[in-house]
Amino acid sequence: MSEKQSWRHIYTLLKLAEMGAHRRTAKISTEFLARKLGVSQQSASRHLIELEHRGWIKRTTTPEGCLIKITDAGVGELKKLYASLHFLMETAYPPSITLEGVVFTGLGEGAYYVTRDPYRRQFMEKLGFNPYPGTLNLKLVTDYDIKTRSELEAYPAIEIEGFKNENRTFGPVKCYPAIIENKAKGALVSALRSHYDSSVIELIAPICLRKHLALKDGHKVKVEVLTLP
Amino acid sequence: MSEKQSWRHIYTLLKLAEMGAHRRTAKISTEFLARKLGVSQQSASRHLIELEHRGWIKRTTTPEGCLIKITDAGVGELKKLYASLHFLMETAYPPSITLEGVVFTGLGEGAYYVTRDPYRRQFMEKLGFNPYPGTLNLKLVTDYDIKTRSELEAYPAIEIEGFKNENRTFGPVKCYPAIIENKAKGALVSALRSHYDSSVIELIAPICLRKHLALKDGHKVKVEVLTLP
DNA sequence: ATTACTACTAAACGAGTAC
DNA sequence: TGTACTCGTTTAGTAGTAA
Repeated sequence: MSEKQSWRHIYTLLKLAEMGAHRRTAKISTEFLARKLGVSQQSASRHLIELEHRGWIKRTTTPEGCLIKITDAGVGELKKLYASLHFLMETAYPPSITLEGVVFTGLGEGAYYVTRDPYRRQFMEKLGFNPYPGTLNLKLVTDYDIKTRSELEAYPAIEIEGFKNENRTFGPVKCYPAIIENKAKGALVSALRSHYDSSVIELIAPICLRKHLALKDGHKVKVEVLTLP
Repeated sequence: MSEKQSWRHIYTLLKLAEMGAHRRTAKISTEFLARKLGVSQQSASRHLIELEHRGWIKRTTTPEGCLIKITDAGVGELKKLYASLHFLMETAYPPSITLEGVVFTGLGEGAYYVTRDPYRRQFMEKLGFNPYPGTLNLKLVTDYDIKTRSELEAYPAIEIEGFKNENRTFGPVKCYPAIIENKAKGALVSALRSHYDSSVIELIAPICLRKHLALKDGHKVKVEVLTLP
């Protein structure tokens, strides 16, 4: 699907399928196909030759027209396209949301909260990793990012339950799996506490993001937040 | 989808949708889009401009990238594509089968059978027209057409029930709605009687096909048989 | 960093036509 | 009728670069 120039060919394949060529050998003249494609007869002819070279159709030319059958490979291409459209159309939430923010040093409390055992166990169970003791704080700067971050609240999240010990209460936390700088897997954690406003996000990961991504205060960091289906 | 050059634009639209732009305003740089499309940054930029002119996206350019939202019209295009693929993938039978045969004059019995009232009433009820009293007979000549015609038997048909009067029994008949010469609506009727072998098809229509299509014996006629979902 | 213009190159297209 | 070749034209794509 990503091969060079393959899109025009997939379109032709789609039209051939609409004539039944994905199920049976269909007799289709290049002139007829050309009208369906909105191109000239010559181009239709060329397209068929190219499709055959790709192995997407089997073709026999007869004096009365072409006998054309889409191969399994060709049907596979249509199925790939169908699958990606199906995913887009039938999924209520977008596959990912990208946020961008600037690294800053927080109060250092992240480490304390993240390492509370009831939280930590749920992180391991529900996110699949044992978080590094500390959070990476990002300040969102553009209106777009702040708006997007607030929209994120409406999306389904992984819920980490609150708890209380002898001293105090620890509130519930929402997590969104995320990819940081297209490299590290981690999660955006929300409402861990309310020290920061909505223009700040906190990230956890199994590794120390600052160290592994060589981040310093003021660096711009891209976060791809994965929303759940 | 049939507009000139729109296919390339639909591909770009699909990639934008994969980045979530069909649900929310997404920040996408032309450079990033270009890599996803497999084209240059300049081309991606042009594609976005063209998509905006088509009214398929809403676009705001900022120094940090483009904010892109696919419009309802754009989503509509993706839905059209999805619908046609859905139909192809989830339907067991092809949308239509094309047969070609040569006109010949039969024994003239078609008129007798077609006008038997129990048949005629069912034609009107199930096909939606009152058949002209007579059938157009076509002789299939190529192996392809004969093979295709026999495959047709396996497809679901409109069933016309048989009946008997005081003299004799009239057997059940199978009908397939059809378009003759890309012009006239009618139906292919099968097993009306067994005088002819499988290399012959009989057509009925609300009009006299011979007259309206100016057909004479020996003329080649194209029939598009519509199969049922 | 970005976007997107201009000038140029490569690819797709279609008219004419051979078979 | 068909398909499909050559070849001149049109269109899409890229490089360089300004803003």
